[in-house]
Amino acid sequence: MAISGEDIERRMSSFAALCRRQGLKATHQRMEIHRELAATLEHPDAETIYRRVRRRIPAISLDTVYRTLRLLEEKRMITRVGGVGERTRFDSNTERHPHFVCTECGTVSDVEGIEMGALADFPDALSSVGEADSVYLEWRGVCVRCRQDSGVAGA
Amino acid sequence: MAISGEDIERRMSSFAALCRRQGLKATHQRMEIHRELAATLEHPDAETIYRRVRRRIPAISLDTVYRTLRLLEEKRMITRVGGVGERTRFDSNTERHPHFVCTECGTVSDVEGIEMGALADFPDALSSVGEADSVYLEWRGVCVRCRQDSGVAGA
DNA sequence: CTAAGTGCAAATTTTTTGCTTCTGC
DNA sequence: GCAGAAGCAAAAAATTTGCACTTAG
Repeated sequence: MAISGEDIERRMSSFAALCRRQGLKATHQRMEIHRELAATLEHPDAETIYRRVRRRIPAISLDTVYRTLRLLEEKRMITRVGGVGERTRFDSNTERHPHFVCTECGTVSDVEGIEMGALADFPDALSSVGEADSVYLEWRGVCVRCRQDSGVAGA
Repeated sequence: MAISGEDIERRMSSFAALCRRQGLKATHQRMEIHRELAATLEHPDAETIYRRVRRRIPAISLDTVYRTLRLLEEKRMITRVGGVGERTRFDSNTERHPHFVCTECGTVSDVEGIEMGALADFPDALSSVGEADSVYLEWRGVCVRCRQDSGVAGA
C-alpha cells in the first residue's frame, strides 16, 4: 500500500527530467511540492501540501503552492481529483484510474482493478457533444473507516 | 432537444409533491429556483440561476439560491455536476447519466446513450474502499461549439 | 399560530493576482 | 545576465452564516 523510498526517488528524477523537457525550472519549491504528491496515495489539497512542504521549506508561501499545482496541472504532470464543489485535491498518478470520494470525511482513494479502457476510448456517443481528451470516473459514499467510526461504536 | 412547457409543468407539480413528502415548504422562491433547473438542459450554476429567477422575483437573494440548492441536493432532489475545482453547476435530472465538460467554456452537457449499469451496480473492486451510493462519469475536452469557434474560423 | 424560510449584511473559505526581489540555467 | 519563479500582501471569487422579519401549512 505504501510507496517505497526508492519509488519516490525514481519519480523525483523523472519529474526533474520532465520539467527540463517542458522548459520549467526545477526549483527547490517545485521539487518539494511534487515530492509530497509522489510520496502519498492520499490526494492532498493545496493547504495540506503547503503545511507539509513548510516543514522542509519554512519560507514557502501558499500562493507558490497554488501556482505550482496549477502549472503542473496545465502541463498535465498531475491531475485534479475530488467531488464537485469540494476543495480541489491533487494526484500525481496521471494514468487514468477511478476514485472513491468519502462524503463524510472527504478522503479520496484510488480504486484498483477497474478497467476504464472502453470509456477512455471515447465512445461514439460523445461525437455529437465534443472531442474528449480525458475521462473521469468516481464513486461517492462512505469509506470503510468512517463507516466503522459511526456504525460499529453504536453512538 | 428543448424541454416542452408541458413537461416543465409536470415536473413542477411532482416537485411540489416531493417537497411536501420531505417536509419542505413549497415556497415561491423554491418553486422558481427549481423551475430554472427543470426548464433547461444547461446545468446552470448558482449565480446564473439567481440572475434568471430575479427576473420573476426581484427581491430574491443570492444566499437563498445557495441555501435552496444545497438543501435540494441534501434531499437528493438535484445533483451537483461540473469539473473538479470549477464552480458548481446543478442538474435536476437525478437519474444517473454521464456528462461532458468543456474545458474552454465550462459548459456541461448530458451524454446520451451510455449505459452506466455495470458501474452503478458498484463493482466488487469497491468493497475494500467503502460503500458507494452514487457514481459519476464525466469526459472532458472541447465541445463542438468551441472547436468550431477556434478551429474553422482560422484566427 | 409557529416552525421553517427569507433577506440582508457581513464573514469565511478557497484561490488568484500585482508587484518586487531572487535564482536556475 | 535574464527570463522565469518565489514571496508578500492584498484582492477576488465562491459560498456560508447570524439574526430579525416573514410566510406556508
